[in-house]
Amino acid sequence: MAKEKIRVRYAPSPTGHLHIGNARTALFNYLFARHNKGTLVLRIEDTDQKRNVKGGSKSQMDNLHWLGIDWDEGPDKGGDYGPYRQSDRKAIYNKYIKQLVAEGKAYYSYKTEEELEAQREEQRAMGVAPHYTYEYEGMTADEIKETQAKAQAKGLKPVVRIHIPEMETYEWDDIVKGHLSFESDTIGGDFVIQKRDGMPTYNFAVVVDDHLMKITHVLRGDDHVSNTPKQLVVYEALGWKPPKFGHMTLIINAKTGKKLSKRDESVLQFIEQYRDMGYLPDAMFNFIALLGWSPVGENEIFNKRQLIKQFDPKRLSKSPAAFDQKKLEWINNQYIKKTNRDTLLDLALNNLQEAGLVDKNPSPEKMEWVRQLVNIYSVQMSYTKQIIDLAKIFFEDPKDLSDKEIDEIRKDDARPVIEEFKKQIDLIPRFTSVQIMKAINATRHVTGIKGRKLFMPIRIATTRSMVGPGIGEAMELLGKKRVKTHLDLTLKQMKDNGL
RNA sequence: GACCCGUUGGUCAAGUGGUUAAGACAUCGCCCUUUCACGGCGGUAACAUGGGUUCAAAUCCCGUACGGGUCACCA
Repeated sequence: MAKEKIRVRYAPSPTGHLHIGNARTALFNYLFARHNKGTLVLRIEDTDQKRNVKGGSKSQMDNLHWLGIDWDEGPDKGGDYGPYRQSDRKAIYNKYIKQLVAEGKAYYSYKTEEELEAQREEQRAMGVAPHYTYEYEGMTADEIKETQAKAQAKGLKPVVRIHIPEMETYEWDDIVKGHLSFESDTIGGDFVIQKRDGMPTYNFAVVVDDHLMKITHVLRGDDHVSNTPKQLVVYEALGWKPPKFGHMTLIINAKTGKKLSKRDESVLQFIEQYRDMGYLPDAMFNFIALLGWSPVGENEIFNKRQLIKQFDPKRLSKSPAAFDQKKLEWINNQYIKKTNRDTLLDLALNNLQEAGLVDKNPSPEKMEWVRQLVNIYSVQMSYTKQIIDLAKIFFEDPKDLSDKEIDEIRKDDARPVIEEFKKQIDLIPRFTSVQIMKAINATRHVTGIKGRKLFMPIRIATTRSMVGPGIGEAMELLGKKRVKTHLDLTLKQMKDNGL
């Protein structure tokens, strides 16, 4: 049996920036295409003119590229099955709509939106599922024509609805959810395939496009499960063979357990936001791939090539994927530690400049200083923007000490260590990390205190924190003047508090 | 409300009839480092619930509870 060439698509609507959920859909389609040496099509679904956002599709494409996702056919690349923007395919849809009307499988409907809303309201009040009821019930062909002509004369513009066959079961074997089936009477009545403005509706356009673009597998979000039977109705009416469907579970907010909604502000949901904070594209790619999918082994850090190799849609999870911020931070940190220093420097410099902590055009000395700063913090940074917080001591007045830090310098040995160290730094020839370590060593000899009792008081008194990078490097970058200021301040506070 | 779907440690997440029920994050302990961090090693800790089916159930079936999705001239 000749194996059919796999063709998948990612079909966003250009309603704004790239959302994490959409990015995931794109990513899995990408992985699936590349794994099978198939084709990935990018199609812009912009049939709702009201919701289209200017620059929306460009922003989506930019962010996909940033993530490392590319496609083989699309509005920017062309291809044999274009156009790839639904608003450019109106004539194609119209042809099939006309055909269905001519065959009696679809018809003009003159019910207004107000009438329909009233009907739904009534149905809800009676406790029935809202649905459309056939407006020409019991009429002969002539009566229907007459009714339509009357409506037309009143200036009403029709929509086109497709007939849903009665007593039929629509079913398919879902790649992720297994066998699913829906009775035709649960679909909600004859649905609109062409809107009043002449544009096709989503459920119609996807079918036409997926068929004409020879899409073999449709991998999309769970929220499309109940659209699938509608689309199967269209496939049937047009006499086409549907592709294979796979519905991935939605991403939920681990904190609330709810679907990630764009209004939910407790989680950053747009790729661009992560990009701005200094997350690395490879790390994001890795993280998103783990959202609702799991690899076979124990490892969780994979580059794109490895993910392509391993991807298997059968391992897509049936239960919702929780967006775990902590895990993302951990993954990004893993990548930060491996990334080359220049990339990191660029990102962090940008973050620092945006925060107004570093000039737009730093001097070479300042650049070198920033480079060192990024270096010493790279092991603990989850994302580069974090450097603003981590390295606060370099830019701001020293913060108050926490209780834990106070406990640490409360010990009897702390004061002599700090005082001695203060003397020692005046004895070293240059204020470099190597010399500073020598000063610490000298402090040890003079006071006879070593280990934690030696380092902690010094660390706290100079950097005003218990955690941080190597103490020598940190002080070198801080500069002698600042270090002395911090020492004096700490000593004074100790005295004031009777420590 | 109707129709679909899900429920494994604090969190994420493997596991599809027989397992000592993986792994990751977090947490705790030890080691490394004359300090912290990083890293290494180890520990604590889980099958929502009630009934079946079976020699055997986290895995199959039914009910319950909880959670989610969808019910548009949005995609």
